[in-house]
Amino acid sequence: MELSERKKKILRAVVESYIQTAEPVGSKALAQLAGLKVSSATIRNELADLTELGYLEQPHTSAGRIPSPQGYRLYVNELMEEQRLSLEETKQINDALHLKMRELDKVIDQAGRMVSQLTNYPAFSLTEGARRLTIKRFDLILVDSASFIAVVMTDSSVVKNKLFRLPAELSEPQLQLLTTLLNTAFVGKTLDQLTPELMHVAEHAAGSSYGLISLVVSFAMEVLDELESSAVYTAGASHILDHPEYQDVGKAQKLMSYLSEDKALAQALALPALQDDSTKILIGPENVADELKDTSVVLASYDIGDGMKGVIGVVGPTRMDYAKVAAKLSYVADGLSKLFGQPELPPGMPEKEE
Amino acid sequence: MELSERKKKILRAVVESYIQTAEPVGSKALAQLAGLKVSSATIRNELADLTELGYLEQPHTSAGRIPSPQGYRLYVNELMEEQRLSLEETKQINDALHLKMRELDKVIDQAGRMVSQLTNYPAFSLTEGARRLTIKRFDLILVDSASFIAVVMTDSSVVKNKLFRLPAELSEPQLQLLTTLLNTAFVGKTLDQLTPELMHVAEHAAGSSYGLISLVVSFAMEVLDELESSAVYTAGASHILDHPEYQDVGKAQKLMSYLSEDKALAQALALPALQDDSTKILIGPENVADELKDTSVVLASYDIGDGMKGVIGVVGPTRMDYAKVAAKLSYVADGLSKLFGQPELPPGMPEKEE
DNA sequence: TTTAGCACTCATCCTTTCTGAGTGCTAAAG
DNA sequence: CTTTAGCACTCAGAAAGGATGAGTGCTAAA
Repeated sequence: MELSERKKKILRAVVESYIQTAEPVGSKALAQLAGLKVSSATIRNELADLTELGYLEQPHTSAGRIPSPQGYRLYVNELMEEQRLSLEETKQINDALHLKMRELDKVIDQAGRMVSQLTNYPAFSLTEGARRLTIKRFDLILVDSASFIAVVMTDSSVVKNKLFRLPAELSEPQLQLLTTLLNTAFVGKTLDQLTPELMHVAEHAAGSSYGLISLVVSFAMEVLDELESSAVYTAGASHILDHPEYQDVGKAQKLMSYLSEDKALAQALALPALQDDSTKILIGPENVADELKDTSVVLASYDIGDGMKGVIGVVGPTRMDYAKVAAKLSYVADGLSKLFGQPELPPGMPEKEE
Repeated sequence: MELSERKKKILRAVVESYIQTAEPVGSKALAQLAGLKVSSATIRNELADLTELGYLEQPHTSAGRIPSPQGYRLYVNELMEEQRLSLEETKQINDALHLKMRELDKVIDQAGRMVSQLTNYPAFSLTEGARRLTIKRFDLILVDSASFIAVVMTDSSVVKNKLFRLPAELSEPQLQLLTTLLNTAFVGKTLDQLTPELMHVAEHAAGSSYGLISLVVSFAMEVLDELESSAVYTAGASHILDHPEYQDVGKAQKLMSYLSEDKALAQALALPALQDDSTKILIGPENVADELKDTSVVLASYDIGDGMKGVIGVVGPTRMDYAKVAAKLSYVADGLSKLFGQPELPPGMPEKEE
């Protein structure tokens, strides 16, 4: 059954007032607030209906109404107005995103912090663990006769390096040989194809400097392993103390410690968000994780490039300013997607405002 | 004036009992606990003396005594017994430290998390911003005709790389030229010696591919800048909620938000710790920062190598288990120093238990 | 110097009372 | 049939009054 216009208007007023004040809303206050020219008695009747239908709840008999999860859901689906960010806000976000070196994990972490600061809720950001990666090429750079740099590049175009110091002398030709060997034997292999057997064979071919092969390949394996495992960053957990629903230290603590369990978070939250691209809102009991049953989560996903995705999200009480949070979050997520999609600046072209 | 043996014994008993229970300690309890064969009345007299002298405080007239900051100070300086870590604990620490790739920032971050988890207090770790660094060498690796990898190495032997994609074609000889140019013009220069003028000159010499010079040099500058700026990591802030002194949400919130101000933390804490190498304990009002006036901090410093240092520390209420925390912290700090001091494994020698 | 005894203090807990916001229901008005 | 005014009722939360008991300081005797 579709709700009457008036009921919707009232529901919306209840939700928005409660979001602001965190106090149950009474019929009298609504009579003024909702812009309806009816008396509080009429509103009381409507409120009774809405409660009956499950959109509102009463903390106790003589209190005003607060939205139920179902009420929030209707609000989010139909009643909420798209929030537009102020110029100042967009500028702030853009600045923060473009800052500094474009290292994946740092950017993601930074984005989470920013979102938390922007919304006053705890935030988290994570990257989906990449599927089977391989090494695309090896390079070895001789620094001096006792050290060299190994540079490996994956098929997802991530480049990592490591400096190796050695007790023994090492010549340029030796290093050349090793490089060729590495590039023949280990390129295009996934992590579990890099077997000890394979390494033995290559070590044999390497002659005297056989030990270096395993050294470099282990490094390559570490790189693959790290890239394939998903990372989770949380930020601003202390913000939950800002909100009156967490005045109870016990509650706050429970949520906080849940938030610091990276793995649980990733599991519970990555799944729903990675389904499609839009911003997802999970209200209270809609969350699968028990710890989040009276908590809401807003999620947005972004593209890291190369078909990979990440998720950025915000956690807060069900009484959350969904409109604002969703707007900010999707703006940041879009920003991230653009950032990772955008190729390196062409030479001679200094950075420019769009 | 030196305290009598008995007074010390009583003070110590008060401190240790209060650390455990967080409850003011009364004369009766002490009579049993302190292993003294005197009556509670005698103890009461002694307690009155200790209070007079400023080592103890009374929350209110009819309560037991709690240690004053001065009392904790005496305890820490003279009365506290060196705590030894259990084998299990040392093993846990060692395992956590040796895990994964040896990237400076990740290890430091990880160490902070571990300390927090180990002590149940919030922890932080930071690295002193390096002094004037320079680039020691540049290498450019051609990937394909439209992209190359820049590898830069600082005089502190940190190596960083970045992949550049270009719209224009690029040949091996061109890249060779660029490399030589970079290594002649920009090696050995500090960040502020890498002036625009210098870049103009080099760009001129580079001919057609002049844009690449500034691209790579900007990258190098980013690297230097990042290494020279100090980084702060905090972990386990939520642990403060475990302790009864922060049942008051307002208090907890204040401390938490202070802990998330990286810069303030770094300033307030790096200074005292970097003075010398021992473990430092700052009790309540001994802290310079106002926000920490009723909070204690335990600090230990470690060597990152190359003459640089970092600090790792723990924050908690003045009622803190100083003995345990100090022991764990200095063990971890030592572990970090060793970790960074230890050179790369020689080839052919697989990792081994010591 | 130590101890027993005793009156006194004061946070904490528990119960009781009071208050007021907000309700549901009824009956009259539109 | 819908809206409104009026009124009795409910109940959380604040305020106020005891009661409890741990712990003290002081005095006087051992």
